Amino acid sequence: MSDSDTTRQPAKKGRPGYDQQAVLDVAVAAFIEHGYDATSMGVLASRLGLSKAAIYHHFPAKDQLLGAALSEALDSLEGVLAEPGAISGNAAARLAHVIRGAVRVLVNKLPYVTLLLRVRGNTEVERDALRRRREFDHNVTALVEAARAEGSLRDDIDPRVVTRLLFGMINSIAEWYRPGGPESADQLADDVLAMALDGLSTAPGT
Amino acid sequence: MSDSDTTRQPAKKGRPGYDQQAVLDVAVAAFIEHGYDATSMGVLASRLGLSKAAIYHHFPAKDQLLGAALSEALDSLEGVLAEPGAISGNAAARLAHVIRGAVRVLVNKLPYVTLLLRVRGNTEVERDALRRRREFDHNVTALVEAARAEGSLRDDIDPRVVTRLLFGMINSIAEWYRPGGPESADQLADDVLAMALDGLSTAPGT
DNA sequence: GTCTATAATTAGATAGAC
DNA sequence: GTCTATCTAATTATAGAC
Repeated sequence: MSDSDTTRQPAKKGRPGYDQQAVLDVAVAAFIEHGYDATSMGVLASRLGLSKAAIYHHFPAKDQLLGAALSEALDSLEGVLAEPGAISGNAAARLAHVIRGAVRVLVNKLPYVTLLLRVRGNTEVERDALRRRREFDHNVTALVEAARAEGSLRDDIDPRVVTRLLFGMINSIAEWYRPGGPESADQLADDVLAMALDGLSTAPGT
Repeated sequence: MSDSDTTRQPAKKGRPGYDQQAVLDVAVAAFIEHGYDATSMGVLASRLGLSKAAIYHHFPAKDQLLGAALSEALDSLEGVLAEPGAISGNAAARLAHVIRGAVRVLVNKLPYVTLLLRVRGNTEVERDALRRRREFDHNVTALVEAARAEGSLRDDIDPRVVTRLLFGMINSIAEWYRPGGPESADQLADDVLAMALDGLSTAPGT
């Protein structure tokens, strides 16, 4: 449930001798690069330097690799909604906390969240993930509505549109953010909040 | 180059007797539903009520179906940058024009743009599309920089981050907008501009 | 934990008739 | 413009040895 760090050290011996997590990380990187469907167990095996059969020792099927990655992302996102800062305080503060938390999770679990954002519901594993993601969205929309009712947010845009544009902005970070780049997660969260809440314009009321 | 309407009438005879455009539209719908890689020529044939071989009469290969769709999207987006409103006037007005134009293209060519936004560069066709899309982004970033130099936009966020968050917001519309829904393209563009330029907050300078 | 070998199925694509 | 039939290669997954 802690959302720091996505890459584990080998932790074990010298070389071959993968554990589940190490196999998963390589698989996730491949899924991101070529897409889940376009990544065959064959190229996955090449990347790992293993035979295809060896992968089946760690995961019973290809879609379980995806499932494990999606769960990791969803556990973290749902965790944000359960944090104290998302539960107590006025709605505007809780919403800001959730926005910061979502950016933090996105950055800290970048590969897993990246996969989550690309899921289309082809398999039962993917449909499960979509269901959990939709519930997360509903919870955020409720927060937006509360902040609006409170008078903290403008009321001339539909709350669902607001939530969608807001997370459109946040989620798009997965398409270009790379760890070790110039921006930190906190700075990125500041930028998102500044743009979303105060806007880009220097002239008021364009 | 006109970007209205994506669905053509049969225009021809009674039933089987597809033309290229009709085949393309069915293929694009399938690609969106299941993803390009997960859509086999077999299921495509079923959807069309044709044999696989018949599809090859209209398109020489599977990736040419994708290529035709991506070109349509890119032609329209590039067309926006060539419109008078994107060329003359101050930078802030030109940027607003491009944002409105991008939303308009997104809505009017929804299926094609949706596919464009999902391309990862697996094939040469996809890499070509990514190159064109990158150039579009560069042109918009230049506009953001000009608007900033002009004093119209806040200068405490990196222009590339601004462009990416802005188009993250715009492009995310493809994930939920459905024609015939409550929002019109113009209204949606208004919402995007309102949120991006003036922000959501009712309190100034949060 | 990894291997070789292979089963069973499906993929994209073509030939040639109508 | 569409068909049936077919090709080759690749796909996911399993069996069983080491």
